[in-house]
Amino acid sequence: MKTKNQIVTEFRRHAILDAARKVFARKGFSQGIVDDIATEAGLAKGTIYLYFRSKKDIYKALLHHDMEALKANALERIAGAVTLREKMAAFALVRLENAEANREIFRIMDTQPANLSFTRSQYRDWLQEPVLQLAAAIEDAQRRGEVTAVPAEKAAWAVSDMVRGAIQRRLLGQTELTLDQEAEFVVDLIWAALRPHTTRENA
Amino acid sequence: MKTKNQIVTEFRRHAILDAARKVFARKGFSQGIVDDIATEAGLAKGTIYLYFRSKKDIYKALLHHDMEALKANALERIAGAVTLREKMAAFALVRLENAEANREIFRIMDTQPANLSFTRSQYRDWLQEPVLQLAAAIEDAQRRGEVTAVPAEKAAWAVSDMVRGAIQRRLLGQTELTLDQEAEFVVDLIWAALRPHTTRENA
DNA sequence: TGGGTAAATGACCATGCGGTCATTCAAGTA
DNA sequence: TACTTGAATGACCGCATGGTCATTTACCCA
Repeated sequence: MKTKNQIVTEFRRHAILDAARKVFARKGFSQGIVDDIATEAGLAKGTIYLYFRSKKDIYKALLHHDMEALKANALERIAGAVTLREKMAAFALVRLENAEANREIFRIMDTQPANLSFTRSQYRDWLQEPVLQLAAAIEDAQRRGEVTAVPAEKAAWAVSDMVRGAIQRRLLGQTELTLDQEAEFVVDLIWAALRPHTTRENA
Repeated sequence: MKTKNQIVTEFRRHAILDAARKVFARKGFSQGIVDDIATEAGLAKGTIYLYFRSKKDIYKALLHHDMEALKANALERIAGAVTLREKMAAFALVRLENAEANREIFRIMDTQPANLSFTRSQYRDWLQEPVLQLAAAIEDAQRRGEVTAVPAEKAAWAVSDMVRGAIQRRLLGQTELTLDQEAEFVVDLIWAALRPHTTRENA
């Protein structure tokens, strides 16, 4: 069982991460000041260092925490869908929804210099698994002859790329479309590309 | 005619931008130190400030310069292509080539916090024009009935997104494909999506 | 060649910020 | 209520770095 200490520690760490999320999302890593995080969390700066070794540490913990959550969410939703088309829609939607609900995190990810080294690979990690899951689903469908035999993984990444673009344009400002419409467009497009060319103008 | 002064000034500014490009690409904006830029350029720090007001100024000038060049390049190549398919291929290729030739700049763009405010909008600017040009070409083709009537601008952005993804995966490391193959995949995919569904299993 | 001007230099300053630690505070206990 | 313990605090330190400016260097012209 957890000691009281552990509970308090967990609570503090959580509070600090919440504060850090806001600050980093607003200012990025370099400009996101530890003092600000402390203030945001209602703590003194010294306290922060009782729970994290360093600023970088906070950052790592934050990203790890949030990405794991997002990844799990995505995998689950995709697995829950049945047909390939539904899986693709689930993939697109879950990412759009997460982006909407966690603008802060997405802004961080868009914001973070690659040379803190850990970011990129982490980002890839969390993104990669759902994409590969989708790729596997595409391969299945190909085996069943439901879709054409394009490289499955590349196709899955294409979906991912389009969704990412949609998210970015959304975060950037104006767009009138609902999330569903956004996802629908992507799925329609990729689906049109993958459907077998029964297309033969013969008799 | 240019005075000697102007020529020297131009030369120095160029040298400084070249140095800054390397430094920023390596370290990002915050960690890219003016002293490093000076050293890289073979100048003393003070000299830098004879040619630029501030570090931020250097950054702005650098991005502006390089993006204008890339944009002009892209627009030209697209305009030079004839058919829609060729235009799309040109769009994809020119970006892939530029990414390859200017890894530094692309790394900067991927690296730079959004909240220096100028970046994002500049990035959008340089990207937007070629994309809109492509969208216009799609609309033309639609008018001629060559492709289906999906929203042209969104389709153009989809191409852009896929290319961007390909570039990123390239920069990130392993990929065996040539640039042409990379472009081909994207074009094939979007083309398959846009081709009219002559698809009717009728006689 | 000498003198005058502009360019280049780099030591120096001011600021901002990550991280520390002596001190304070508060909760639990007897 | 008095004492103990460890959590919380924030003043402080040191360093990194953007920007300045008095001094030096290089160039040009008479």
